[in-house]
Amino acid sequence: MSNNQAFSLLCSMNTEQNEKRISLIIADWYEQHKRDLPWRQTRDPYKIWLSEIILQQTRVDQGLSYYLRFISSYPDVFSLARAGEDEVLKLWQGLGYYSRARNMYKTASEIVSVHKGVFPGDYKSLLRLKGIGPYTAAAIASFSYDQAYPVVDGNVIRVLSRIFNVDLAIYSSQAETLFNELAWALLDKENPARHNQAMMEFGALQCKPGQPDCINCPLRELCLASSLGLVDKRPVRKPSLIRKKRCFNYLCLSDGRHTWLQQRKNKDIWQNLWEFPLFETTALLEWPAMMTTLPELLSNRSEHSDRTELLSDGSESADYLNNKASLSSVHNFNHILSHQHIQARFFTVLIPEDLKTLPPEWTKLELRNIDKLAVSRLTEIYLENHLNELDFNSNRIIR
DNA sequence: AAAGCGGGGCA
DNA sequence: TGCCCAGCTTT
Repeated sequence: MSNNQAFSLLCSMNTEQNEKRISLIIADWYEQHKRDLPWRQTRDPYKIWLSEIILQQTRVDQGLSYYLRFISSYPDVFSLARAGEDEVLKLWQGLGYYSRARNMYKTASEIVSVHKGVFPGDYKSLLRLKGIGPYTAAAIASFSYDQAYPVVDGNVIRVLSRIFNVDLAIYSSQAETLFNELAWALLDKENPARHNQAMMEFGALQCKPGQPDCINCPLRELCLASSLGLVDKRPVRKPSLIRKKRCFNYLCLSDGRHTWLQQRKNKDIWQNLWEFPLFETTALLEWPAMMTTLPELLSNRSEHSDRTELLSDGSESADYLNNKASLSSVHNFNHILSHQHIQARFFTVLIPEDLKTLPPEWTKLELRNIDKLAVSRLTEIYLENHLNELDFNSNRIIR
């Protein structure tokens, strides 16, 4: 059995009979084993959509509390659209893949302004919305509108690749085509909603990635990979990508009552989230180097008049800061993303209240309002442990 | 077609 | 540690 002979095999066997058998077995299994999840209690396309966006590349266990909070804060698409992107990002904080939140907000606005608050009922129209791809469009179309489209997500791919022993590397375009064909072949067009839920639940609970429960599997005898002893070789993954190493040096300033933050605007991780002024370097900086780099940083910013007169000379500003500012603490963190390894160093620096030479793009913020802004998990962890060091009163000065 | 995009749980 | 998760967008 090689490559995409799986589909031809499926067709050459007693085809329709077999397809129906498989999906019926999975549907039966589903009725016995399904979890009670809140988005299964509704057909409201808004709630279905919200749950699907949250669950993209995210485990149910991780997304569940976010779903409940979002539904509670924004019970309908109008309330979500009325919120600002900043507010949505704040509620999304910690969930990752923040483009989902930005796209979700954009789509909510569009649903209200273009579609009068009603989600489109057909697959093609759903597909045109930001953040909705083939999977999510099929999910909404089937769960909310009973349209016969099969969902093809990580769970379904795993289930199909094992039943039909597909040895194509998943996420190749060939494999994508094959998995779509197989998913269409199995689809129960009489009950696409239950079928899709069943396929995913079966993948999540029975046909698991790590230790699939083949002993008790109702498809044991129909499963090609199981018959061939290849379950643990399916699906065939692509080689994992290399993690890029980056060094982030953060300058955490405080005058006792305020701090200064920037919003990330580049096409990079954490777009539109807030963070302390950042120096990215090839190796982490020590404090003296960080200090001497500051004037460079300050002079590189725009030629703002009220600053250049005070900072006409770089070394002068270094001295200025050196005299006025005091390093309070240094904290290091390793932060792992799926595609990056970030070494982060936070310099906590206390400055006098009358320091007026900071770059204008550093937004001054009262310390007590710092939890109003959306920050990365990395910055959140720093704040959880060391926010108190930004306060003069609860602080000892090291230097 | 391939790269880029988070964070957490688990063996 | 490496793998993988109810994927999509951009290049």
